[in-house]
Amino acid sequence: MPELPEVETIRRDLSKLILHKRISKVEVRVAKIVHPYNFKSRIEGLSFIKIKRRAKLLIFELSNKLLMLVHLKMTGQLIYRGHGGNVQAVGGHPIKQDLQKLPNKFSHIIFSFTDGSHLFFNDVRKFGYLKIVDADGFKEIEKKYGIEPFSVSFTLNNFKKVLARRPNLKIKQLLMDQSLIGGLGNIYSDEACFYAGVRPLRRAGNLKEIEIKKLYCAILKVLKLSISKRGTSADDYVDAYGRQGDFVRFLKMYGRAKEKCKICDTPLKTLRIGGRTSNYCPHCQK
DNA sequence: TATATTGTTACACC
DNA sequence: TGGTGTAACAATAT
Repeated sequence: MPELPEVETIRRDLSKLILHKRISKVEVRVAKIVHPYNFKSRIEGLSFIKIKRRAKLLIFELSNKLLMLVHLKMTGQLIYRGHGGNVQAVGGHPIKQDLQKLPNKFSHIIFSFTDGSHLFFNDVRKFGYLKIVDADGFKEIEKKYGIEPFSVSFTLNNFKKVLARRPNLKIKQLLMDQSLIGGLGNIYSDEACFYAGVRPLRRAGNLKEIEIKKLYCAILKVLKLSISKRGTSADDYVDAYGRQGDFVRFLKMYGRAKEKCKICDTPLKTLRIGGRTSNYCPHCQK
């Protein structure tokens, strides 16, 4: 389940591998994943000149200035295979078996480059999408995204404003709401709450000044740390080189239901917030 | 076969 | 009207 650090890792890896290579062929095996209907003919013959990221969305800039947006959702992955046939880059949800065999039954979109290399979009669930838009179309889509954590607008003051805007929302839900802050999902919202010592079900409006500040720092810290470890491989994510991210070893909360707090040994509490499983330490988090 | 999974959206309610 | 909460949805593994 790629969130900001995983998507950023994929972006960095692919930026080293696919830019300026001519796309000789696009094979669309599952039509519903791409938009618009003539996706294939819009892309063939072009190349990617830059890859950007907004929240969990990848933005591939094409040589004719159109943009190809890629959202991996839960289980999408982008795998780059060099012309020798070796898997060079993966990003997203790994499929343990058949990883080396490409395309496999989850390979829904396949880009071929003129140098004989390939980029595979695989998705077990088929929730992800690839979409071509122009600059205006992207503006429309971008409207619904909140503050980008690594942008200049993510200041403590602006973070406070977001909380003030939705005082009744449970803090974890606020963190996960892409229209308020972009890029955090279930994993990093749990982790940020733990680092800040704040229980995930606290109401945004009830956080003390110091807690808001701690949470603000926690968000940046946990994201930066995870990016430096190439993301989290909880069950299912591998990085752009087919390796698991290392951050999973640093997880304090996510996926640790029924285990004990790494700091104080207190058994963690598990609950559902906004339909998502959440863990917190009743001793360390107030 | 029932359930869990996540980002996103639709919709009911006050 | 808008804030809020819940459910539905995509498709599959287990």
